[in-house]
Amino acid sequence: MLDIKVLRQDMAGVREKLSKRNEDISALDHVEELDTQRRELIQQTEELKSRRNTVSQEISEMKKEKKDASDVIAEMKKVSAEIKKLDEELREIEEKLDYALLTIPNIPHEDVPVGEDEEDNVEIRAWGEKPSFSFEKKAHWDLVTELDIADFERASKVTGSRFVFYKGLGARLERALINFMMDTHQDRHGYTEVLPPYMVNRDSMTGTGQLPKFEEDAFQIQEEDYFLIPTAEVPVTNMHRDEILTNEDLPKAYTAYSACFRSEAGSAGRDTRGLIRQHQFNKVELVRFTKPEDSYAELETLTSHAETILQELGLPYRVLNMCTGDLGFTAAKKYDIEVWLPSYEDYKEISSCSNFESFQARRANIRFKREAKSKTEFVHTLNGSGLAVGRTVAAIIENYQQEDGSVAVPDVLQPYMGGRTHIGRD
RNA sequence: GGAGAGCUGUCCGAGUGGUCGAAGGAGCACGAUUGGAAAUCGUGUGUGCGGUCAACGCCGUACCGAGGGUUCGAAUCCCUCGCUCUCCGCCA
Repeated sequence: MLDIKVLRQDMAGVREKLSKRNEDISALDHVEELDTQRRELIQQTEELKSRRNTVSQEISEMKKEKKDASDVIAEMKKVSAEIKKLDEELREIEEKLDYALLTIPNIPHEDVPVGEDEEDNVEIRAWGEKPSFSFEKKAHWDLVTELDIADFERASKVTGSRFVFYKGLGARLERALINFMMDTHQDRHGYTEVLPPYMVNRDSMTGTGQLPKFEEDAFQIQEEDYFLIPTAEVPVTNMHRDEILTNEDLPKAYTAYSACFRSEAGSAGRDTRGLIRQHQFNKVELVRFTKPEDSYAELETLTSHAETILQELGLPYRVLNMCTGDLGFTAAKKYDIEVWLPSYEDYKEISSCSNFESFQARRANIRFKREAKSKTEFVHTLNGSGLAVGRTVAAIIENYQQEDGSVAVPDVLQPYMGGRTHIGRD
């Protein structure tokens, strides 16, 4: 959510910046008028309330002195009715204004390259050697089926399409990766481990920006008005919703493993094979709460933490600075990390690291005070995948495949795999 | 799922219709005292919104779990919901 005061002061400037995004910003059109109406109504209603408070006091005095107050009471009755009417109007205006503000995307940071779509994202760096195979390489969906470490058919029988059973060393690999990632972030990168709820309420989804615009992307528990989390970002960021943190609290850094649930509405036909796009997948998430002046340095730090995992696993990747057209709704700046997938002969997103500045903090009302008597300020929030586990499995399977159909286990994972060096070799 | 109790400021806790943003205490901050500290004393100590100001600030308004209602006036009375605790049931 943007600051209404900024919109008041520089509507044209904000409109200019937002127009470079690939987002609907028509809500901007109504903001000025609604804001003006709102302030006029507030002044009217507060003036009446002030009067009512004064006169109510006088009525109290009169009653004590046994004077007749019926005339004044009758008059106040009208005033109260008027207040009620104006308050109702105000409530409607504020509802519209809030909705408009909640549907306006974040302002891109000045470092963000201007561009239309994913073609215009800018590669910042690339790491690692892409493997070359002296044999015919296979896609991970064929390898996992041949190795009998994942079962897509039975998952679609039991649930539906875009679900999977991991089996045997496949399940073990998934679990090993989760543990390796969590251990690394907690022990080496200084994050506090959190295991969050997998369902959240509507306020939480609104706080991080999934709602109100993207309700169709989420799975909903209708009876409770709960949502299955699309990422641990939602519960973890909302942990501090409606809180005022102290100077010493910041920065806060959490890492959380969770299953993630996405309806993938609008993605029909994309990545239909394999582990790349599932309705349920595992992810290790990094979340940071920082002071405004630190957030861009912390974005670099957070991104490097995600990169560490890929480097330790020996998976080639590149880092992209996402352009204005591909930034998404909530981010002010975003790096995507893409891992090399031999079957795609291309890089595929495996992590997305964003600085939201105060966009989420304003929605979720997460503030801090520099000193006891300082004014409250909004914190900056950041998050990134560290990493998407299913896609990491796919990348390992494909990049580490051997001529005999087995898959080598990266060195750092072997302790987590009971010392095994290969999947598919006895 | 059933029955009961509760939800007040950073914390504890008083307050059952008007003078209550809210007693009292603790904590915290600043000041006094001290060689220094403890103790003591004094002062201060929430948030949002609107207006005003160059600014410190000032004025108004709202907030006692959330939302509605009654009333000239609600922390206080009524209704709905949420959460916490206790007991019963069920359950991993």
